[in-house]
Amino acid sequence: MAKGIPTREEDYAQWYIELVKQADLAENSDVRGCMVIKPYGYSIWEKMQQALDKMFKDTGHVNAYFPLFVPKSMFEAEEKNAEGFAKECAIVTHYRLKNDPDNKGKLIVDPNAKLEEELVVRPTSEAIIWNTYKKWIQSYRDLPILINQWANVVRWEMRTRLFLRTAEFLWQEGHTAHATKEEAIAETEQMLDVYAAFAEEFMALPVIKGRKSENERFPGALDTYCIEAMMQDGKALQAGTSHFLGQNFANAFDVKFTSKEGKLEYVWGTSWGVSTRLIGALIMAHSDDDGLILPPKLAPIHVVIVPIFKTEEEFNRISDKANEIAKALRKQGYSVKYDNRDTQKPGFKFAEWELKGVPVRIAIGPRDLENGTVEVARRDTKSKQVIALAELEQSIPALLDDIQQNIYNRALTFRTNNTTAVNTYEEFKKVLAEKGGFVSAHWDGTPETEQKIKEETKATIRCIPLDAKEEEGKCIYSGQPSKRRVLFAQAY
RNA sequence: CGGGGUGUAGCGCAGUCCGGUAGCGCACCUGGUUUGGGACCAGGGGGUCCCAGGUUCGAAUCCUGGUACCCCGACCA
Repeated sequence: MAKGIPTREEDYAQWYIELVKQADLAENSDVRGCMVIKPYGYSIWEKMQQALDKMFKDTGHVNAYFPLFVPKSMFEAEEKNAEGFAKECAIVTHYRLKNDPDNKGKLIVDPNAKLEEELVVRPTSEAIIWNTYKKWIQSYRDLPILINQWANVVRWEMRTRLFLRTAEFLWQEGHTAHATKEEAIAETEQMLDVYAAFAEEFMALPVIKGRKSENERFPGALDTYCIEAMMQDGKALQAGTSHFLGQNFANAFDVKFTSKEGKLEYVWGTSWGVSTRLIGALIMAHSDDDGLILPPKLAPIHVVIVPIFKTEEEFNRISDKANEIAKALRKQGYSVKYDNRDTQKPGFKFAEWELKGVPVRIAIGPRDLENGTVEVARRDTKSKQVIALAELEQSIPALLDDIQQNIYNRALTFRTNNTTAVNTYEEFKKVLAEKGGFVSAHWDGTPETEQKIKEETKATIRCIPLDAKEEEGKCIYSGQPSKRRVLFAQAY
């Protein structure tokens, strides 16, 4: 067990917080609710960005940047959206400070510098972007617009948790405009698929694709699609959303185009996003009581090499070998760290790199030099084997692939074992209380029923799975007829 | 927004009840011995005790006010 970190069994929430700090991913800043993302944590975000950005580009999107500030009148144009975010907005009301006449060396807000109109610090960018799209779109020839933005947003959350919910967070938000409803829906679904593929292939995180119920829908959207993942405590985490906005924002911002047929029509829209919250998901889905377990495809360091030596002469010989190995692996495209610090002992380094979730560790000592071998340890299973130097260039890629696959399988098995289908409300409550996880059940489709169930069990409808098969059933709460099962869970 | 907690060395904390030279562990620095799973010994450096005011000969400690952050809930990506 890692020093200073409770086990998941003892205190899952605390385990998570401590792990984030001890693994050097992030820390709380002195600004309420805002975190400092440290280099190691940020490099995971960079890996995510690289992979996602490529997927966005491959599906025809381009990047752009829109202002951080949104004038209040612009923000409130789409009423539902504005109302949905109103209670968590930071507002800029002044543009200047001045010396405090009563308190030397201190500053006060200059009352003469009050803004004519308040600026909302964006909690999301639909308003400013649709306000801009209005100027860009006249004809069907201007469509579609397929733009993504990498940005920070601010949501003044009551309670924050590192990565999972912070007052300011980093994300990407795609905002697209289309000539037809069908095309916009296809885009919404395409991006959901992109997110699901990213989660599964890169994060090794199995997800359920589905639609949100009315209660959980994005304010201003006609339909919200999402991917839902299960954490190791059985709680659900929304890992990405893709919204079909219909013509709501086009209406609000008067964005019209002339169709091929010469008719004036409102533009159809979508928006979709994932955030640094994914780092939280990554941690909570895979890691163990010894620290992080990172999927090789997102690990900032794939392989760490730890030398074991007594004398300087030994150290030099081992370093030669280690550098040789590092060079060869780098040539294959891997990120390799040779931990040549002579200030820490091997045991310390082993524990530290395990804490940081480096997928593969290679140890080289005098024994190995003699035998032409190295010791290779994998982080996911903590197993070790001695491998001949000559085989290393073949076995490391295979090992990394295997780790990626193994942690995916592990997460999938966990989810499968913690997903329960129930047919009565009694069973439903029992499963939630005793086992947790996802509960698949029939629901009558009304917000009232969902609300009641939430009040009584804290579980919400995470999604209506896209692949839910049609079956006749009765709502576990109201007994009304239902055509398919939906997924309930307690959520982050 | 409700409840709870905490601000003392870089980090984690004790000391506060009962006022009297500011301490412990880790980390850091120096030297030595160590190095195949979180080393050991010796020596050393480091503090506006969250802020402001008050009581007192004397305040980390008592009183008043403020402030910041954290944790648990409700709300939310």
